[in-house]
Amino acid sequence: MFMLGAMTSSKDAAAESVDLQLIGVLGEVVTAYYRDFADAAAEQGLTSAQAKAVVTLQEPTPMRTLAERLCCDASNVTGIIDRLERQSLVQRQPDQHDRRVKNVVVTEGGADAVRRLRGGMHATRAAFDALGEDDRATLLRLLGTLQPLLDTPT
Amino acid sequence: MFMLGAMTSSKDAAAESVDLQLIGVLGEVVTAYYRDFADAAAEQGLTSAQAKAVVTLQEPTPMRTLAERLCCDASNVTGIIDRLERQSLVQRQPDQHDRRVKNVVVTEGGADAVRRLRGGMHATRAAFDALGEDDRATLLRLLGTLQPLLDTPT
DNA sequence: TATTGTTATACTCTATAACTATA
DNA sequence: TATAGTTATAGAGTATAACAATA
Repeated sequence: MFMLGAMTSSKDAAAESVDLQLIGVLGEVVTAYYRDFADAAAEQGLTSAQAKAVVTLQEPTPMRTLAERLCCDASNVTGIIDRLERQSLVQRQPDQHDRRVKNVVVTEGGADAVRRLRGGMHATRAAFDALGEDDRATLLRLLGTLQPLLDTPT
Repeated sequence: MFMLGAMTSSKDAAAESVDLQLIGVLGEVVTAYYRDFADAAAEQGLTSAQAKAVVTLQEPTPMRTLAERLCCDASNVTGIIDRLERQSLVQRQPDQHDRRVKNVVVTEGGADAVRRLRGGMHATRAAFDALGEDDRATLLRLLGTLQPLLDTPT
Protein backbone atom coordinates (compact mmCIF):
# COMPACT_ATOMS: atom_id res chain seq x y z
CA MET A 1 0.00 0.00 0.00
CA PHE A 2 2.89 2.35 0.25
CA MET A 3 6.26 3.33 -1.19
CA LEU A 4 5.10 4.02 -4.73
CA GLY A 5 1.84 2.18 -4.32
CA ALA A 6 -0.18 5.12 -5.45
CA MET A 7 -3.15 3.44 -7.05
CA THR A 8 -6.46 4.72 -5.90
CA SER A 9 -7.77 1.52 -4.36
CA SER A 10 -9.38 0.20 -7.50
CA LYS A 11 -11.56 2.35 -9.74
CA ASP A 12 -9.34 3.16 -12.75
CA ALA A 13 -6.91 0.33 -12.16
CA ALA A 14 -7.74 -1.07 -15.55
CA ALA A 15 -7.04 2.24 -17.24
CA GLU A 16 -3.75 2.58 -15.43
CA SER A 17 -0.55 2.01 -17.37
CA VAL A 18 1.30 -1.24 -16.79
CA ASP A 19 4.32 0.84 -15.77
CA LEU A 20 2.50 2.62 -12.96
CA GLN A 21 0.97 -0.61 -11.73
CA LEU A 22 4.36 -2.27 -11.90
CA ILE A 23 6.04 0.41 -9.82
CA GLY A 24 3.21 0.22 -7.29
CA VAL A 25 3.27 -3.54 -6.89
CA LEU A 26 7.06 -3.61 -6.71
CA GLY A 27 6.85 -1.02 -3.96
CA GLU A 28 4.54 -3.29 -1.99
CA VAL A 29 6.77 -6.31 -2.46
CA VAL A 30 9.81 -4.29 -1.42
CA THR A 31 8.05 -3.06 1.70
CA ALA A 32 6.92 -6.56 2.66
CA TYR A 33 10.37 -8.03 2.04
CA TYR A 34 12.00 -5.33 4.14
CA ARG A 35 9.58 -5.93 6.97
CA ASP A 36 10.19 -9.68 6.83
CA PHE A 37 13.94 -9.06 6.90
CA ALA A 38 13.73 -6.60 9.81
CA ASP A 39 11.51 -8.98 11.79
CA ALA A 40 13.85 -11.91 11.22
CA ALA A 41 16.80 -9.72 12.26
CA ALA A 42 15.01 -8.60 15.42
CA GLU A 43 14.44 -12.24 16.34
CA GLN A 44 18.23 -12.59 16.34
CA GLY A 45 18.58 -9.47 18.46
CA LEU A 46 19.88 -7.45 15.52
CA THR A 47 18.86 -4.16 13.98
CA SER A 48 18.39 -4.01 10.20
CA ALA A 49 21.69 -2.21 9.76
CA GLN A 50 23.58 -4.75 11.85
CA ALA A 51 21.91 -7.64 10.01
CA LYS A 52 22.70 -6.15 6.62
CA ALA A 53 26.32 -5.74 7.63
CA VAL A 54 26.85 -9.28 8.92
CA VAL A 55 25.01 -10.84 5.98
CA THR A 56 27.40 -9.23 3.49
CA LEU A 57 30.50 -10.55 5.23
CA GLN A 58 31.27 -13.57 3.04
CA GLU A 59 34.99 -12.87 3.32
CA PRO A 60 37.24 -10.52 5.38
CA THR A 61 36.23 -6.99 4.45
CA PRO A 62 37.84 -3.61 5.21
CA MET A 63 35.67 -1.10 7.06
CA ARG A 64 35.80 1.22 4.07
CA THR A 65 34.48 -1.41 1.68
CA LEU A 66 31.71 -2.21 4.12
CA ALA A 67 30.70 1.46 4.14
CA GLU A 68 30.38 1.48 0.36
CA ARG A 69 28.39 -1.72 0.43
CA LEU A 70 25.99 -0.37 3.03
CA CYS A 71 25.71 2.96 1.20
CA CYS A 72 26.59 4.96 4.29
CA ASP A 73 29.45 7.05 5.63
CA ALA A 74 32.49 5.19 6.98
CA SER A 75 32.02 6.77 10.38
CA ASN A 76 28.75 4.86 10.84
CA VAL A 77 30.39 1.52 10.26
CA THR A 78 32.54 1.96 13.35
CA GLY A 79 29.49 1.90 15.60
CA ILE A 80 27.70 -0.88 13.75
CA ILE A 81 30.75 -3.16 13.88
CA ASP A 82 31.40 -2.15 17.51
CA ARG A 83 27.98 -3.48 18.48
CA LEU A 84 28.32 -6.65 16.40
CA GLU A 85 31.75 -7.26 17.92
CA ARG A 86 30.33 -6.78 21.42
CA GLN A 87 27.92 -9.64 20.61
CA SER A 88 30.86 -11.73 19.33
CA LEU A 89 29.31 -12.02 15.87
CA VAL A 90 32.23 -10.41 14.04
CA GLN A 91 35.87 -9.55 14.72
CA ARG A 92 38.28 -6.86 13.54
CA GLN A 93 41.58 -8.19 12.21
CA PRO A 94 44.64 -6.10 11.27
CA ASP A 95 45.48 -6.25 7.57
CA GLN A 96 48.82 -7.85 6.67
CA HIS A 97 49.79 -5.43 3.92
CA ASP A 98 48.35 -2.09 5.04
CA ARG A 99 48.47 -1.34 8.72
CA ARG A 100 45.78 1.33 8.38
CA VAL A 101 43.22 -1.26 7.31
CA LYS A 102 41.11 -3.44 9.59
CA ASN A 103 39.38 -6.44 8.06
CA VAL A 104 36.08 -7.53 9.52
CA VAL A 105 35.42 -11.28 9.67
CA VAL A 106 32.37 -13.24 10.80
CA THR A 107 32.72 -15.56 13.78
CA GLU A 108 31.12 -18.99 14.09
CA GLY A 109 28.34 -17.41 16.09
CA GLY A 110 27.90 -14.77 13.43
CA ALA A 111 27.55 -17.38 10.71
CA ASP A 112 24.97 -19.20 12.84
CA ALA A 113 23.01 -15.97 13.30
CA VAL A 114 23.00 -15.40 9.54
CA ARG A 115 21.68 -18.92 8.95
CA ARG A 116 18.92 -18.42 11.53
CA LEU A 117 18.15 -15.03 10.00
CA ARG A 118 17.68 -16.55 6.55
CA GLY A 119 15.56 -19.33 7.97
CA GLY A 120 13.43 -16.77 9.79
CA MET A 121 12.22 -14.99 6.68
CA HIS A 122 8.98 -16.96 6.76
CA ALA A 123 6.76 -14.68 4.70
CA THR A 124 9.25 -14.40 1.85
CA ARG A 125 9.91 -18.13 1.75
CA ALA A 126 6.21 -18.91 1.89
CA ALA A 127 5.56 -16.55 -1.01
CA PHE A 128 8.15 -18.36 -3.13
CA ASP A 129 6.90 -21.78 -2.13
CA ALA A 130 3.43 -20.81 -3.30
CA LEU A 131 4.77 -20.10 -6.77
CA GLY A 132 4.91 -22.89 -9.34
CA GLU A 133 8.17 -24.21 -10.73
CA ASP A 134 7.80 -22.34 -14.01
CA ASP A 135 6.78 -19.09 -12.38
CA ARG A 136 9.79 -19.25 -10.09
CA ALA A 137 12.13 -19.68 -13.04
CA THR A 138 10.46 -16.83 -14.93
CA LEU A 139 10.57 -14.52 -11.93
CA LEU A 140 14.24 -15.31 -11.42
CA ARG A 141 14.97 -14.40 -15.03
CA LEU A 142 13.01 -11.14 -14.90
CA LEU A 143 14.51 -10.01 -11.60
CA GLY A 144 17.94 -10.85 -12.95
CA THR A 145 17.23 -8.53 -15.87
CA LEU A 146 16.19 -5.78 -13.47
CA GLN A 147 19.03 -6.12 -11.01
CA PRO A 148 22.07 -4.88 -12.98
CA LEU A 149 20.05 -1.92 -14.17
CA LEU A 150 19.15 -1.03 -10.62
CA ASP A 151 22.83 -1.25 -9.72
CA THR A 152 23.20 2.22 -11.17
CA PRO A 153 25.96 4.23 -9.45
CA THR A 154 24.42 6.58 -6.90
CA MET B 1 25.03 -7.93 -3.16
CA PHE B 2 23.47 -7.94 0.24
CA MET B 3 20.29 -8.63 2.19
CA LEU B 4 19.94 -12.29 1.37
CA GLY B 5 22.37 -12.17 -1.51
CA ALA B 6 24.39 -14.98 -0.07
CA MET B 7 25.72 -16.66 -3.16
CA THR B 8 29.44 -17.22 -3.15
CA SER B 9 30.33 -15.01 -6.08
CA SER B 10 29.87 -17.66 -8.73
CA LYS B 11 31.37 -21.12 -8.38
CA ASP B 12 28.39 -23.38 -7.64
CA ALA B 13 25.76 -20.96 -8.88
CA ALA B 14 24.58 -23.54 -11.36
CA ALA B 15 24.16 -26.14 -8.64
CA GLU B 16 22.28 -23.68 -6.45
CA SER B 17 18.55 -24.14 -6.09
CA VAL B 18 16.29 -21.73 -7.92
CA ASP B 19 14.81 -20.79 -4.56
CA LEU B 20 18.12 -19.64 -3.12
CA GLN B 21 18.99 -17.73 -6.27
CA LEU B 22 15.54 -16.15 -6.26
CA ILE B 23 15.84 -14.93 -2.69
CA GLY B 24 19.30 -13.57 -3.47
CA VAL B 25 18.29 -11.66 -6.57
CA LEU B 26 15.14 -10.34 -4.92
CA GLY B 27 17.33 -9.07 -2.10
CA GLU B 28 19.45 -7.15 -4.56
CA VAL B 29 16.43 -5.67 -6.31
CA VAL B 30 14.92 -4.66 -2.97
CA THR B 31 18.15 -2.99 -1.91
CA ALA B 32 18.46 -1.11 -5.17
CA TYR B 33 14.82 0.01 -5.09
CA TYR B 34 15.18 1.21 -1.51
CA ARG B 35 18.29 3.18 -2.39
CA ASP B 36 16.56 4.76 -5.38
CA PHE B 37 13.61 5.68 -3.17
CA ALA B 38 15.82 7.14 -0.44
CA ASP B 39 17.83 9.15 -2.97
CA ALA B 40 14.69 10.55 -4.59
CA ALA B 41 13.35 11.43 -1.15
CA ALA B 42 16.59 13.16 -0.18
CA GLU B 43 16.34 15.29 -3.33
CA GLN B 44 13.04 16.55 -1.94
CA GLY B 45 14.64 17.22 1.42
CA LEU B 46 12.87 14.25 3.00
CA THR B 47 14.11 11.26 4.98
CA SER B 48 12.88 7.81 3.95
CA ALA B 49 10.46 7.67 6.86
CA GLN B 50 9.00 11.08 6.06
CA ALA B 51 8.70 10.16 2.37
CA LYS B 52 6.99 6.87 3.17
CA ALA B 53 4.52 8.67 5.40
CA VAL B 54 3.54 11.38 2.93
CA VAL B 55 3.32 8.93 0.02
CA THR B 56 0.72 6.84 1.84
CA LEU B 57 -1.55 9.81 2.55
CA GLN B 58 -4.07 9.37 -0.24
CA GLU B 59 -6.87 10.44 2.09
CA PRO B 60 -7.15 11.92 5.64
CA THR B 61 -5.59 9.38 7.98
CA PRO B 62 -5.58 9.13 11.80
CA MET B 63 -2.15 9.05 13.45
CA ARG B 64 -2.85 5.55 14.72
CA THR B 65 -3.61 4.19 11.26
CA LEU B 66 -0.45 5.79 9.96
CA ALA B 67 1.55 4.00 12.64
CA GLU B 68 0.15 0.63 11.56
CA ARG B 69 0.86 1.42 7.93
CA LEU B 70 4.46 2.40 8.68
CA CYS B 71 4.92 -0.62 10.95
CA CYS B 72 6.15 1.46 13.85
CA ASP B 73 4.98 2.60 17.26
CA ALA B 74 2.43 5.42 17.37
CA SER B 75 4.80 7.56 19.39
CA ASN B 76 7.18 7.78 16.43
CA VAL B 77 4.51 9.13 14.12
CA THR B 78 4.19 12.26 16.26
CA GLY B 79 7.75 13.30 15.41
CA ILE B 80 7.58 12.33 11.75
CA ILE B 81 4.35 14.29 11.20
CA ASP B 82 5.72 17.18 13.27
CA ARG B 83 8.60 17.54 10.83
CA LEU B 84 6.41 17.17 7.75
CA GLU B 85 4.01 19.75 9.15
CA ARG B 86 6.90 22.14 9.80
CA GLN B 87 7.67 21.89 6.07
CA SER B 88 3.98 22.52 5.28
CA LEU B 89 3.67 19.21 3.44
CA VAL B 90 0.91 17.84 5.68
CA GLN B 91 -1.60 19.16 8.20
CA ARG B 92 -3.28 17.76 11.31
CA GLN B 93 -7.07 18.13 11.34
CA PRO B 94 -9.41 17.37 14.24
CA ASP B 95 -11.79 14.48 13.57
CA GLN B 96 -15.51 15.35 13.45
CA HIS B 97 -16.77 12.27 15.23
CA ASP B 98 -14.02 11.40 17.73
CA ARG B 99 -12.28 14.29 19.39
CA ARG B 100 -9.34 12.11 20.39
CA VAL B 101 -8.44 11.53 16.74
CA LYS B 102 -6.33 13.78 14.52
CA ASN B 103 -6.49 13.19 10.79
CA VAL B 104 -3.40 13.92 8.74
CA VAL B 105 -3.95 15.38 5.27
CA VAL B 106 -1.51 16.26 2.48
CA THR B 107 -1.23 19.89 1.41
CA GLU B 108 -0.83 21.08 -2.19
CA GLY B 109 2.90 21.34 -1.57
CA GLY B 110 2.93 17.82 -0.18
CA ALA B 111 1.20 16.44 -3.25
CA ASP B 112 3.75 18.23 -5.45
CA ALA B 113 6.61 16.76 -3.43
CA VAL B 114 5.15 13.27 -3.90
CA ARG B 115 4.91 13.80 -7.66
CA ARG B 116 8.51 14.99 -7.83
CA LEU B 117 9.56 12.05 -5.65
CA ARG B 118 7.96 9.57 -8.03
CA GLY B 119 9.52 11.28 -11.02
CA GLY B 120 12.90 11.18 -9.33
CA MET B 121 13.13 7.41 -9.09
CA HIS B 122 15.28 7.32 -12.20
CA ALA B 123 16.99 3.95 -11.75
CA THR B 124 13.73 2.12 -11.14
CA ARG B 125 11.98 3.74 -14.06
CA ALA B 126 14.94 3.07 -16.34
CA ALA B 127 14.96 -0.58 -15.33
CA PHE B 128 11.29 -0.92 -16.26
CA ASP B 129 11.74 0.96 -19.52
CA ALA B 130 14.48 -1.48 -20.53
CA LEU B 131 12.04 -4.36 -20.19
CA GLY B 132 9.96 -5.40 -23.16
CA GLU B 133 6.18 -5.06 -23.22
CA ASP B 134 5.63 -8.77 -22.61
CA ASP B 135 8.19 -9.00 -19.82
CA ARG B 136 6.60 -6.04 -18.06
CA ALA B 137 3.21 -7.70 -18.14
CA THR B 138 4.64 -11.00 -16.91
CA LEU B 139 6.57 -9.32 -14.10
CA LEU B 140 3.45 -7.46 -13.06
CA ARG B 141 1.52 -10.71 -12.84
CA LEU B 142 4.22 -12.51 -10.87
CA LEU B 143 4.75 -9.68 -8.41
CA GLY B 144 1.01 -9.47 -7.96
CA THR B 145 1.03 -13.14 -7.00
CA LEU B 146 3.77 -12.48 -4.46
CA GLN B 147 2.33 -9.37 -2.90
CA PRO B 148 -0.74 -10.66 -0.99
CA LEU B 149 1.34 -13.48 0.43
CA LEU B 150 3.93 -11.06 1.66
CA ASP B 151 1.14 -9.07 3.30
CA THR B 152 1.23 -11.62 6.08
CA PRO B 153 0.27 -10.11 9.45
CA THR B 154 3.41 -9.33 11.43
C1' DT C 1 -11.91 0.90 31.49
C1' DA C 2 -10.07 1.35 26.92
C1' DT C 3 -8.22 4.23 23.26
C1' DT C 4 -5.83 8.40 20.88
C1' DG C 5 -2.21 11.15 20.69
C1' DT C 6 1.60 12.96 23.14
C1' DT C 7 5.76 13.33 26.09
C1' DA C 8 10.01 11.52 28.27
C1' DT C 9 13.74 8.44 27.87
C1' DA C 10 17.24 5.69 25.94
C1' DC C 11 19.42 3.53 22.05
C1' DT C 12 20.58 3.17 17.17
C1' DC C 13 21.48 5.11 12.61
C1' DT C 14 22.89 8.94 9.88
C1' DA C 15 26.07 12.69 7.86
C1' DT C 16 29.64 16.21 8.72
C1' DA C 17 33.87 17.63 10.42
C1' DA C 18 38.13 16.96 12.74
C1' DC C 19 41.62 13.90 14.38
C1' DT C 20 45.52 9.76 14.30
C1' DA C 21 48.23 6.64 12.20
C1' DT C 22 49.68 5.08 8.48
C1' DA C 23 50.81 5.22 3.26
C1' DT D 1 49.57 14.73 0.49
C1' DA D 2 46.19 11.27 0.56
C1' DT D 3 43.78 7.35 2.78
C1' DA D 4 41.73 4.14 6.73
C1' DG D 5 39.59 4.20 10.76
C1' DT D 6 37.99 6.72 14.68
C1' DT D 7 35.84 10.29 17.56
C1' DA D 8 32.65 14.12 18.49
C1' DT D 9 28.46 16.10 17.46
C1' DA D 10 23.80 16.84 16.14
C1' DG D 11 19.48 15.35 13.98
C1' DA D 12 16.33 11.66 12.99
C1' DG D 13 14.12 7.03 13.69
C1' DT D 14 12.91 3.42 17.00
C1' DA D 15 10.53 1.08 21.19
C1' DT D 16 8.95 1.40 26.00
C1' DA D 17 6.54 3.49 29.58
C1' DA D 18 3.66 6.96 31.43
C1' DC D 19 0.35 10.66 30.81
C1' DA D 20 -4.01 13.75 29.53
C1' DA D 21 -8.16 13.96 27.03
C1' DT D 22 -11.83 11.53 25.28
C1' DA D 23 -14.71 7.46 24.41
